Amino acid sequence: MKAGKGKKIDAEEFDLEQFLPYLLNQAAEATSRAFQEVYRTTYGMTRTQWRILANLGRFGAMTARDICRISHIEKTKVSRAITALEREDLIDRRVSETDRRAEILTLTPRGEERFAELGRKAIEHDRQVRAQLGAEVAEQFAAVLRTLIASAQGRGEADDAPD
Amino acid sequence: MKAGKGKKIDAEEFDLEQFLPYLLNQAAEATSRAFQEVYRTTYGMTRTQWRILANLGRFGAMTARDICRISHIEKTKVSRAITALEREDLIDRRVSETDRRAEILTLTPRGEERFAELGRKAIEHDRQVRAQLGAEVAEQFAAVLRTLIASAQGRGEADDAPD
DNA sequence: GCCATATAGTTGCACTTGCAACCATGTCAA
DNA sequence: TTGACATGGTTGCAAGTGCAACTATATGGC
Repeated sequence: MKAGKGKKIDAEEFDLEQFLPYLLNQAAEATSRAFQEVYRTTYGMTRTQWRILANLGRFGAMTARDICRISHIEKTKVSRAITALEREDLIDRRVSETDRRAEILTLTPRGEERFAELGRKAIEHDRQVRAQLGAEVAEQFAAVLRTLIASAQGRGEADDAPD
Repeated sequence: MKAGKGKKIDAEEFDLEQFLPYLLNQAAEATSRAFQEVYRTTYGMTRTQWRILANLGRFGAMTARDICRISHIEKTKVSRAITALEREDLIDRRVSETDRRAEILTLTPRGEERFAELGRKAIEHDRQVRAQLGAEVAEQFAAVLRTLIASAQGRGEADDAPD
């Protein structure tokens, strides 16, 4: 059999379907897909746009930079999503008076409305997932996820989830 | 306060950081990031390419269609990844004799070598993640992930994880 | 004030992606 | 056999994306 510098890998040893990163990705994608339908097909929004809307709805006015820090999304992605959200009249931007480089973002009434709409559906979606797992399991599960996120952030990068 | 057709959402009720899909995405991304470095910066491979390599290494010769079915990756993505892998002389394709539409894919010696190399590192990476969680927690965690994946697949779509 | 350096945000570019449309082959039924 | 439909795989196109380079403003030392 062929061997490079290392030993050949055993098929039993290498079980792709057991790999946590692999499972994690599949699960994340599967779970997001469902909800993506809501904002995507109903409103033509991207994940980034939805996330920004959610952050502004949840935490109130803030700058693009704040959003980057909080949600670990690339700043160019944020910039373009903001442009799109503004074009749709969902957010307002006004130059900060204390720092004229920065722009304060707020939801417009229309933005509030959409946030309320999507937020309710997000809560509902989350409830369904939790219900499926059972409350206790869901909580443990969430705890593990937080562990993984925290440890990665501690180690170095953190960052974004794709669309 | 502004209200659309639905009630306004309570900031406490809408806690983005508690949402399972959100946590799941962050965790998945964080966990993959680390390993992505290996195949990406060392070999310039994409996630799809690595996954195809892994599947061929694990299960042996198969068609692009099989890979789609097994790993739930979009067929165009598979098609292009295969083209790239072939250009790098990592896989061979030959037309199936029983169905001349299909192409049987196999790893070249060079492909085997790279699979061995990356496979070893993947196992190592998985071990680290599991070690961090503890064996028992890791197993329960994996079980939950499988539940989520299965339920999504049953419900309708399944599909892919992004790069 | 003036310069060097840092930061908020945008833009150009090259690349990846998903979708629909497409080509070639296979299948099944009359 | 032939025609209608299904299937494996590729390609054109219109997004979305990351990165590096850029503009404009801010800040701190001199």
